Amino acid sequence: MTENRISSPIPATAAGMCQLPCPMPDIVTLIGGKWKLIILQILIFNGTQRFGELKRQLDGVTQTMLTNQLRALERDGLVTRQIYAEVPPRVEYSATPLAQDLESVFYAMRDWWKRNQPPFG
Amino acid sequence: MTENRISSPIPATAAGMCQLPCPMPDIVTLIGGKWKLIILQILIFNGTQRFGELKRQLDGVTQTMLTNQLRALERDGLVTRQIYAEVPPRVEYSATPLAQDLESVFYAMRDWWKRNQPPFG
DNA sequence: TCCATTAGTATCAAAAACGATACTACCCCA
DNA sequence: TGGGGTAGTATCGTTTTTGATACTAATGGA
Repeated sequence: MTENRISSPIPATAAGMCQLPCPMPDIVTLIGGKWKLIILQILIFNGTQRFGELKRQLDGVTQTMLTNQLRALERDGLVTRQIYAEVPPRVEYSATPLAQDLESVFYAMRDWWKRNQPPFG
Repeated sequence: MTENRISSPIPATAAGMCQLPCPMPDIVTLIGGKWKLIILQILIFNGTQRFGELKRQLDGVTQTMLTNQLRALERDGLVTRQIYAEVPPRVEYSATPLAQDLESVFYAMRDWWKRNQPPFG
């Protein structure tokens, strides 16, 4: 089994001495960027997806970019990659428990959006 | 008073047809990037700050960068800018109610971090 | 007179993010 | 024989983000 806990080499952040909720720089490193949150949301709420399936839902992402982002997410323990020895090739991506645990963050964002975005609340 | 509600011109996102929590591309546009979440966290949890005060807490940000990010946040209704006609000049930045309302997102992130990051949980 | 202070702006450079295109391998199928 | 389908990689170029540096205005104080 893979070790899905966060192991940051740099504990202290710029806001280390005050009572702020959490080390944002570390979090931004993990899930920041244009695609990661979108990818994670799909994997968490729509379940396992294969590469092309994911790409079709991403609207504008290039193959290279999607590969890069998935590799980074895999490296950070947020996504697993399952290769099937088939032809044509089949690779499936899933959210790890660590990523699944981000569910409440997405719900908090959804609630914020619903409260403040009248046309779609 | 300013209108602090989100007014996105593009309602539909790539994941419009499924039951995903919220339109991540729009949210990433608002609070994505290297600095915005860090700035917002400070303003929300530590209160109003003047420019230099903020800069000192940011660790590595340049003056230009901080100005840009604050301008963007102001434009999107997440931050207000209060200028005092003094010498030397004094400008104070505050989180708007719209930004304050993001509090639960930060708490969700903190909880996630605490659950999954043993050395600091 | 000159320096310190604060919050900038303007400009240029570097780095990172992002995108387009072309290429591979494999097997099936017509 | 040649195309389709999948999941890539490799390369290059562009665009965006980020950083470094120098500059401004205004006033008080040494």
